Amino acid sequence: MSTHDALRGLPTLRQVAEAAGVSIKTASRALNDEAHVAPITYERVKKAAAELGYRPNLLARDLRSHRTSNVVAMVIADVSNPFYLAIAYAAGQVLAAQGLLLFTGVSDEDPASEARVISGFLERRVAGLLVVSSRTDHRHLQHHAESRTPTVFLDRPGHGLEVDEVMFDNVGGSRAAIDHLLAQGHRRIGVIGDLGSLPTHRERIAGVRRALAEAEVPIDEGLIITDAHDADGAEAAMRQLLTLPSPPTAVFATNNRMAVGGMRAVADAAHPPALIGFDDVELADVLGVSVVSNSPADMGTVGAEMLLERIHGRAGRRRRVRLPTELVVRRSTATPLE
Amino acid sequence: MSTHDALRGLPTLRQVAEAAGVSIKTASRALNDEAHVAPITYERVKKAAAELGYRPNLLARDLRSHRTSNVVAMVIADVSNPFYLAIAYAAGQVLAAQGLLLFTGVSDEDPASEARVISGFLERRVAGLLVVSSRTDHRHLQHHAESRTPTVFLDRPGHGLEVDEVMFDNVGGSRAAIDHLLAQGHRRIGVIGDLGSLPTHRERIAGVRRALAEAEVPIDEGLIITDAHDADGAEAAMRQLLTLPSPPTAVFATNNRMAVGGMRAVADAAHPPALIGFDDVELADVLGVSVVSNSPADMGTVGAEMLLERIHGRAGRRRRVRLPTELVVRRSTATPLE
DNA sequence: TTGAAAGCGATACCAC
DNA sequence: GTGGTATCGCTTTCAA
Repeated sequence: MSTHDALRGLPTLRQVAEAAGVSIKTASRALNDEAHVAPITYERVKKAAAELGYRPNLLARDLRSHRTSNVVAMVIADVSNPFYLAIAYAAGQVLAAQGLLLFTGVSDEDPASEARVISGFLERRVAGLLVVSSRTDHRHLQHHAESRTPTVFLDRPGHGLEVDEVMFDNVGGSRAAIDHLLAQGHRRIGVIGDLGSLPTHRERIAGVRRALAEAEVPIDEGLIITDAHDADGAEAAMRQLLTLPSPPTAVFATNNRMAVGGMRAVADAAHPPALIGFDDVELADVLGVSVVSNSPADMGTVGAEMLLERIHGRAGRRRRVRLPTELVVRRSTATPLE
Repeated sequence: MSTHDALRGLPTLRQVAEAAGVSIKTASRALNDEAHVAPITYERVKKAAAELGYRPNLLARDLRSHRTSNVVAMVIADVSNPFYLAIAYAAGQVLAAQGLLLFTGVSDEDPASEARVISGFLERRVAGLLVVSSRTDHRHLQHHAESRTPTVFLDRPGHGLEVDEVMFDNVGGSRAAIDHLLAQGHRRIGVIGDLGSLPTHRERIAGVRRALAEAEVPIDEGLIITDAHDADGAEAAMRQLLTLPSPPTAVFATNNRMAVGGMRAVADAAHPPALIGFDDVELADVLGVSVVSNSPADMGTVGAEMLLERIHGRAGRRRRVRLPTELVVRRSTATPLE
């Protein structure tokens, strides 16, 4: 990343060596705590380094060294969603325990931006990569031969790439939500969904359809709204559903953003529809809103562990892990439909 | 960051040059779109690079180049708090517009971890540094001469360092909150505060004391709880306040984590105290909770702009910016005390 | 235990 | 327009 150390005023290994009156190599050995350094020499070098305020230039080290870097990179699509940060946090904890640093970049759900961020990391030769992708095609990674860097995709699959993945049981979670609503007597069930292009969203919608089909409840396409995109969009979607001639008696929001928007829309409603979301939402407990709960922390932990194995040389085919979800029933869906 | 490109199977500039039948230098010129390259040569090099899947080794480039890196680093203390992510997001947008990448590291409110993360970035020679610090002493940065890298501290000051800072008007915001409660007739006002070591917290408490003093309302130290640390701690603190022989009629939560805990504690209360928080909280609108609102997005934007100026060579003394806050009154404090 | 020399992959300077 | 050569700061042989 930049400008000569000399220009920046930072001392180099050579200067430390000169100050200590030893060769560059000996200084290097001492500073890296390698064997075969006389105690006196060791002390002299350490002292000189401390006095000069020496900091190694990791660009030079990593360029030359065969050892693997101590940095793992993570690319996140959307930082406004606490869900992804919980993943990052957990992954960071696992990696830190192994002496690895986790650096994060944001793509803001923009494929071009994602490519830039990933390139920025790969071209700096990070040890591994965790990706929550906003792309539906990742062959560009393969073509650039970049995939030599161990990589794990989180929450969203790596299309066209032979890489490890960790995802939630989206279909199962959605089915649990819908089955619950059906059991409460609901038959007109609305759905507020995120971007139709998102694999998670598609799987969740598939779960909805399957649950309804198995219960032999006819599907009213007018009740399924997609591409709500964010909380504001979801709020509008909910209002739209409620003004229908025959509005739904229950609504399933396919992720936490959708749920937040839904809650806003029914905040002042005299007779709000039953509401259940996917993903946890902070304060959903206070508001008494049911959710299909999942553990982004587990996703981060499992993903980081899988990545570590690859970094440590694990070979073999790609692994695809599905993490379970859990139905959490609260006031918003606790009352059976009369 | 690591391992030879050759070992990784990545092609080097030399291989591209050979494939194109030109010298290394010419290949470099073409790939960097420099002037003085014959169109035919240019095409040949580009084609060779594409076929080989060439990716520049930025370690080597940045090591040699005098140009400044295109990476700015940000260190965040706590990723579980959406507040800091809003800062990061806004900063990233500003930097991206200038072609800079923002990479983020997390310290998890641990001083030692913060030092590791900052070193990891500085030793890779990032172009600039944005820091939300969890340390109360930053002289180690100065001693290590690392501070040659342009740096801006956000939300929390850089103690003992001559660096730019962007903070909120914590004192003013707190005073506005307390003045509002006083105007509503409250005299027994409780406070739920974060770690006493945090400068932001201290300023907010100072604002509380000043407002009470000016109104000549005696301060009951038993109503001021600090070190609640997180939402769970705040919840416990609120319960503690409510079980007091003479409980407060209003409570001020000094940040968003404290506010969330406070809301949880009074969720089922028949006669909850008036409640006002500092920082926005998602769904506070739905729950009707008043807040002292601020703009982490502005903080990120302003901080990034100040950093850019330093990166572009701005000299001069440190600047300390204070961003304003805004009182947002909702149901939780809308009813005057009888 | 220590050091001299080569080299990592790329850019800068200066000839041609 | 093009290419040779030195160099960036550090690690890695291999010899002393």
